[in-house]
Amino acid sequence: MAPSKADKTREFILETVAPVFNQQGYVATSFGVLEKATGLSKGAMYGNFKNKEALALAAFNYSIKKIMRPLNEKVRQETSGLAKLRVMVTYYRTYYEDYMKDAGGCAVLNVGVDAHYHHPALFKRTQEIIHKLEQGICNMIEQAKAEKSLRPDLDSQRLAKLVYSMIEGAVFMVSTTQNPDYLPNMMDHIDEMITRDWMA
Amino acid sequence: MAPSKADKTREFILETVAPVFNQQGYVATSFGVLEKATGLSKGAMYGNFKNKEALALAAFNYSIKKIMRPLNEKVRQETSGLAKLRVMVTYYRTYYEDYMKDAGGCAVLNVGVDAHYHHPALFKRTQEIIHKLEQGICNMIEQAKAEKSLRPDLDSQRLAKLVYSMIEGAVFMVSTTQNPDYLPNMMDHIDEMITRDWMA
DNA sequence: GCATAAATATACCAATCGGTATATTTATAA
DNA sequence: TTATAAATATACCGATTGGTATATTTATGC
Repeated sequence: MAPSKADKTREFILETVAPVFNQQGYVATSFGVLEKATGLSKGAMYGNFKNKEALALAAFNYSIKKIMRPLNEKVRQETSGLAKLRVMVTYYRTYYEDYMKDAGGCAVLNVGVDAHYHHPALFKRTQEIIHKLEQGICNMIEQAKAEKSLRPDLDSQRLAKLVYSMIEGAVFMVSTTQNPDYLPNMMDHIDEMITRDWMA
Repeated sequence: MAPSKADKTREFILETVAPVFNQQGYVATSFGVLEKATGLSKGAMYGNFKNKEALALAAFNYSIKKIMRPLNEKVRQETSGLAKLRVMVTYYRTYYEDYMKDAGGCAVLNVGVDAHYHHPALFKRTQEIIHKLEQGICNMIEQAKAEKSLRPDLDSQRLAKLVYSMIEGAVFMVSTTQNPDYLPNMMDHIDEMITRDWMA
């Protein structure tokens, strides 16, 4: 069936509102700023979402889809575990210009910090996303170990946690210092670490 | 001169209010929650601080002093650059239990994310703190290079940025996943990196 | 094109926001 | 103790908050 008017409005609201929530945070994003950002009335938004809480959650999921989809696509195009790892690192190398810039920063970082004491469901969802991304890295390492391209004694879980922490750390530094170099520098380090310490 | 009543109140307000701002963020921390937290009236707070903006800035500086002072002391007790580096890594190894827990998280991380679009002066102050911490690491590396304990060809600036990103990345992951292991794991990695890749 | 329903805008609610002016309490110095 | 000043509490301000009820507009099926 063709998308209804409301379906299109719902989509428009999400794409407009997601970067605002991402930048301003849940509490600071009032319906006033959302009305100004979308040009729509509060009534339109309440017609499409139950309340502010649900809208913020939907906006976060929208933001996450926008960064996870291209990453997953690029990873799935590779066959070997090592190649998947490398392509993920390459993805984050230009993460700022490609995704953060227009989205108002990294949703995982911003919402992870912001939602903690304000929106339990949103915070829990952030934890799920982090776990998913981390597990993805873990699986790549495991696959590469099975393919004998990485050393068999590596602690995949621990290294996945390490790598994802490094990525988010660089993301935070890019956000806060406004210096985009942190990401490519960190990705260089991860690439070197894989080559020098992980490879069989 | 003995501290006046207001001096003591000012100190009490800061120590009480700092973790609240740290947890809730600038916008979400209303005078209502501050009144409940301190048991003091709005009048008492406006008597000691110009406005909410100044109070939040003072509270951040209070939080920062609480984490910077012991770090600086420990570092200054060491004489060699390498020992200073090691003691800093040790400091962050138990950073969660020792500092984040009671302070409502890491002020650098939380305020760095929160103040970005809400409190320009506070955001700028966070940038200054980050620069100071990063430069501290850089100086340790430079000193260790001069003392011939680290390789002379190391890019101190770049590595300092890398290390501080790793620390904040682990801090974020501890905060968000509520799993304290990220910090000691990351510190293990940094220690290993120093030993295996940096030492002369 | 017309009737109906869906979608959006407007008007309003009590509660809370940051901030101020004033009243009251508490500390200080003689 | 008393007068005075310093410090804190209370009462209030207009503006804004999330949310709702209703009015108005817009799309849809005949």
